Amino acid sequence: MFRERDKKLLALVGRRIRAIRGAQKLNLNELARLTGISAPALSLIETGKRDPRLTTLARIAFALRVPPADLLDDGPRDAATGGQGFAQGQGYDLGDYL
Amino acid sequence: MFRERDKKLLALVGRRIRAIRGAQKLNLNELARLTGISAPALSLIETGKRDPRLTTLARIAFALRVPPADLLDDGPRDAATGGQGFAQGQGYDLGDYL
DNA sequence: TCGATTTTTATCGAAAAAGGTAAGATTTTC
DNA sequence: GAAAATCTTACCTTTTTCGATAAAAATCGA
Repeated sequence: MFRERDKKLLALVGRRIRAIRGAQKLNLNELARLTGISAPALSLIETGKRDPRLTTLARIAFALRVPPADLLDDGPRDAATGGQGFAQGQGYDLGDYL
Repeated sequence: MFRERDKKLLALVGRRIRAIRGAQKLNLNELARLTGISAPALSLIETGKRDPRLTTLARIAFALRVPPADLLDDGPRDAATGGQGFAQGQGYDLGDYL
């Protein structure tokens, strides 16, 4: 179904999404409501079983208030934030997407 | 077909891909061969007319030797590189994808 | 352990991605 | 300006996403 490298990437992105969602204490239904993506679809994406479209990824990032690139990023952009490389604090610059 | 915000994002990513491809002096057929994605499909993606899957994006990034996140990044990750936020120099750390 | 919440899996229909191919349209080169 | 190279668009087929829904499984709390 997926090539090996693709599987790794999808699993990585899925884990990243789930981690961010968890940090914000959202369940799948809440994220589904925020994104317009169904909870089953989100589940498939978070578990690396689905290959989402770019705009689907962007809608998730937007709902989570994280730059889309952060969902793909392997290394943390800002080394000072620790964790999985995202800050739960204030203020990403989402201006270009709003 | 696409929502307004999606159109902007797709156009942005497409321009970014085309800029990187141009900087490496690759034509669509060459990138098609490198990625396994057909030249017409690449053309649609670069012109913002198609909503690529995550693994499609990743294959393009891989062929261009750029981290996938760089294709989505609005702001340059390293402010010192100028240009469109990518360095044509040596050595991204692609270890996690190789 | 029981019940509730949450997540996963399955199925269906519609829309869209993607490869192939071929035909136009641009752009570039001579 | 003609020829060549490059890019775009169109059509067709196959595969896959995605929403909706429902049902099964897992997780959590009392």
